[in-house]
Amino acid sequence: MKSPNISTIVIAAIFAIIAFFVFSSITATPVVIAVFVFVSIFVALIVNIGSDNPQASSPTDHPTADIKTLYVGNLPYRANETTVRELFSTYGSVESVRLMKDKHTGKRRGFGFVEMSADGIDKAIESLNDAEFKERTLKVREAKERPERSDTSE
DNA sequence: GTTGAGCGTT
Repeated sequence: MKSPNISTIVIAAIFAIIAFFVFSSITATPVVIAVFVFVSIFVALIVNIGSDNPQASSPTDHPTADIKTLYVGNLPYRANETTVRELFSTYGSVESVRLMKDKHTGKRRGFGFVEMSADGIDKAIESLNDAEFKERTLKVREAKERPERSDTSE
């Protein structure tokens, strides 16, 4: 675990001082004061953990630093997501590949979207755009803004 | 099982 911050000690000290003044006007028993200080430290720890949770959720060293979406058109109908993924994996880390199909017939529409690292986007476009894939000229471009995913649950 | 410009849904 992590060591308690200065705020924890400060809060504990404040609680201890308040406890000292409060119990001094009534009955200053060392045991009672010790128990109160212990409780104060416990509360301070909880407060410290509560304020440390949102701070710990900031992964900057994750491989999923910057992901961009690529539009891939003129895809052959026999192409699978795995093939496209391997094709784009040559120029960067492919996160996900989505081959769009028709919602009515379920047939492939011949285009898809590839999500990969932004550092490989440029190289992928420069290399895979107008490239021959399965005897088809691929059209790789940066995907446009997608419409906000409207919650269909409500 | 077919077709061929294009920008998409869990």
